[in-house]
Amino acid sequence: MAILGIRDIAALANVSPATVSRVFSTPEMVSKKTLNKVQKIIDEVGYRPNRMGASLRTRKSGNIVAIIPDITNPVNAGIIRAIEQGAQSAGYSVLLGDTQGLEEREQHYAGLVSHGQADGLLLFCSRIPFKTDPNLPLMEQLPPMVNGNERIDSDEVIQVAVDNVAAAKAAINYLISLGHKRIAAITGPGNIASSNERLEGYQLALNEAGIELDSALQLEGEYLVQSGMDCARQLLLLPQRPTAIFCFSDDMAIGVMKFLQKQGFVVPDDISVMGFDDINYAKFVTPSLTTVHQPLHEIGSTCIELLLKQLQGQKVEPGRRYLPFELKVRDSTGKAPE
Amino acid sequence: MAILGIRDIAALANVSPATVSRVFSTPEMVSKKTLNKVQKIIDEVGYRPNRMGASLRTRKSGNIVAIIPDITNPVNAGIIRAIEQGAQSAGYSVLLGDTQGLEEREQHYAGLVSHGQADGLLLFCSRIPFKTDPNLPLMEQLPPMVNGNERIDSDEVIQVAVDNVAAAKAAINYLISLGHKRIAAITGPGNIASSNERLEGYQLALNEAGIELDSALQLEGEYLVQSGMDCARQLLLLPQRPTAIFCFSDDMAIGVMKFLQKQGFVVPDDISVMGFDDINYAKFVTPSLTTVHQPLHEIGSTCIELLLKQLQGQKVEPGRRYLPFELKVRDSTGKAPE
DNA sequence: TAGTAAATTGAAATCGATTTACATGTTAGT
DNA sequence: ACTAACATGTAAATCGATTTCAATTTACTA
Repeated sequence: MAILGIRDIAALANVSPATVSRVFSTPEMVSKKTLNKVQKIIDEVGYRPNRMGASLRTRKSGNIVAIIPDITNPVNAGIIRAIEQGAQSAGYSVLLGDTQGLEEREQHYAGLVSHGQADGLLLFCSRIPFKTDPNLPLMEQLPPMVNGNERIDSDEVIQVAVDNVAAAKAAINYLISLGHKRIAAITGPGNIASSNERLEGYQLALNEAGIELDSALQLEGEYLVQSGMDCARQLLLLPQRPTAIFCFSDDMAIGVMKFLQKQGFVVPDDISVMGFDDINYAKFVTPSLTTVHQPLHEIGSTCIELLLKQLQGQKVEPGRRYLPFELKVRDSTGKAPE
Repeated sequence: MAILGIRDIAALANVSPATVSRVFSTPEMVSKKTLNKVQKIIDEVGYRPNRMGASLRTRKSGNIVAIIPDITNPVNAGIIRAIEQGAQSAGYSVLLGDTQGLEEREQHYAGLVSHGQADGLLLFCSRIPFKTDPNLPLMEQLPPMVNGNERIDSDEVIQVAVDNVAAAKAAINYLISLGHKRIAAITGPGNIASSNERLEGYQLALNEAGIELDSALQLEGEYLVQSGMDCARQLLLLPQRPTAIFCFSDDMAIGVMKFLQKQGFVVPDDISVMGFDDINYAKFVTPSLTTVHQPLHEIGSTCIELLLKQLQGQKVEPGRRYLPFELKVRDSTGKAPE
């Protein structure tokens, strides 16, 4: 563990600390001769500049913070992986802010930016974790930030996601095309934007097809497997059962299928089940799950790209960027029973 | 965005910067009167000390870095979540180092500690990412560090994991108790310690039961679903097929089951399948997966706890800590066919 | 070869906090 | 009333780099 500082290197190379610093940041300003001389010493002793010292002076930490509700959710994990890659190859490190959905923690991690511990923010929830003055333009009050996947209700924020309304609509249209008329929806938590958007798409599609909405067919879940099972139980108790169940997450769809199978129902012959996300396991459950594919890697890489742009001082237009979703038809959906 | 520094606060409160600093670090050294006065100003303007400035002086970044091969692996995600919680409640932030198994990236992230960007290291791979001098005691050359889940071959390192040998042995013993004699093993990558340990347990159990090892029944996978499918294909081509397949990860077991089912085999009637990890989805695939449970949360929390102890200057005994595994018998295993 | 422009280099200030060493003010004891 | 002991507060050094501005060297022109 060499504890040599820039002054030590400078002394060893018989130059000033300023020159050593320039060797790293602006080598073209240093003559070849001294460059070589200094470089040689640096390599010899394995010197790397201390980040804290540099950060203090440059006011750049080299970190970004990603605020996500739950890293064990495969959707988030897939996004984070892409973010990490993009950040790393641009020389940034990612601080992981797993919030468990708690506003308090969102604010804690957002605070890292204010404290100078991070330079920018990737936000995968529906709240802006800063106190803002509604009289001033939002953009001027926020640090470099990109909102991914979830939606914040403001077009002054840079957002990246699939078009949840259109995606849900496409899913329902597909089920309708199979002859389904009683289509249940298991939503996510009511305060989550992505869930509300998918609900909108669901209702829109049914309306356009002239199918009346039935509130008994709309159940609120929590995006988790267990709540899929719970909601499936409720749906089976209905006097008029649905012939298809559209779940706003794959996890819930997996729970629904498990419960239906336990009760002796055959998916999709008795009831069709459709998910949303296309997590890796969707292909491998039995029957394999029909679902809406979200381009996780692309969502992550677009988010980090837009954030890096801002950090490099480029202007990024606010507003939503839609990434393409894709219907993945597999074996959990089929023709409606007569 | 208030950009007030400690000097501004000091001026506003009519005290010196040192006093303001003490309000945060050693409030008991400040008289009640001034404490209140300063605290009031701090609350009013919402001042928080800049971390970079503090870190430079104290030589503590308040960050730890977690080096993991792949965050999209549910095993790692579960561990990381626990780590994040432990770190956060101790005032630390977690830098995510997803390495994709690349040594180069492991070293990059380990470097953050040397550069002062992180104070300690959580390592979930089998290599020490530092150049070390074999003549000197290892412990003195390493930063505060805990090795989790995987194994580094040195008892000078602090390690936390389940006893993979015993766990695999227990799994095989269970299969043997069901009457299986031709038990295949699908391992992880050959350079991964956990896989080798599980292989050892597998062989040990068979030996003790007087069952001869058959190298045709040992296939090397990559811990991924796809490699489970690939290996299953190979196993089915064997002149003498196994009656049970023990996979060293749940992902591979899921792949195996999927492939067997595609080929018309019934699990477990024709072939039993067993996994390792007990990821969340193990319960929900069909049939539900018999597997070895790893206490992910406890692994993560133990790792972070041991690291925090070190960071607080407490001495932590090197060596392995075993956490208890648990056999989860579900529906993918059954009596050996006659 | 002198004179000037351009390319290098260095000294010192700076980033924002912490902390040491010292100064001041207060209280208590004799 | 005087001094010792203690509580509290301050000035200034410090952490390790970057960067401004000035000084110096080099390169080139006339």
